[in-house]
Amino acid sequence: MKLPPPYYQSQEVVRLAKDLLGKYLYTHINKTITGGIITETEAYAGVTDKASHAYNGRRTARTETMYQQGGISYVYFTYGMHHLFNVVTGKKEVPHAILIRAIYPLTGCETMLKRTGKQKINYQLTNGPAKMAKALGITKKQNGISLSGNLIWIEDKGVSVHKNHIKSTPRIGIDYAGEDALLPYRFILDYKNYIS
DNA sequence: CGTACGATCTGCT
DNA sequence: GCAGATCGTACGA
Repeated sequence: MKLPPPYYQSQEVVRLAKDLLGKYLYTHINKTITGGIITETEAYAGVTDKASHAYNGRRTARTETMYQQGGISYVYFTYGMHHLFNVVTGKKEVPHAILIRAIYPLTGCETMLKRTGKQKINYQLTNGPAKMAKALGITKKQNGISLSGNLIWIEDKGVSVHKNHIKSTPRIGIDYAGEDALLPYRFILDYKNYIS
């Protein structure tokens, strides 16, 4: 059920970003498991992608995580208050990553409500990358950890996603990326067809 | 050391 | 629709 390490080592980061739709993301933090079904992702395609933190081979303390072998988390802090969660993919030294932008909340919902201060359990609880990370309890403490362990992992529960239910659009909040801002690297699952 | 800005969210208009 | 929150990160002096 848990995605095996070789899954993450594929070099096809855009295909993987699409493939992660319909999988289940879980965190086990502070003795509680929280999670849900992945409904929105964005691919960041290595050193040639102007939208990526690793564009042009930029290698710093922050981006170092992306250069590791696929199958670990990349968590970073932005806008002075938000943590964003990524899945590192590809082989070592090739900085591919996939930003998980949204899940549909299913597991540990009471905990996620408490973490976010929200009242209702619905898609709005976890429908943005920073909201999702907050609900799942993800901070920089979870940067660089293995997705094959028992803290953060992704499961394939056999949900088959039909491509008619996947929408592609340009990525969000990357206007600085020039022509790469137009690439259709954002993938959205029409979750209503998959959640009972 | 100083400065500019961000893979966002919320609340108010 | 838009401004404000709020600070780590990157980079140049």
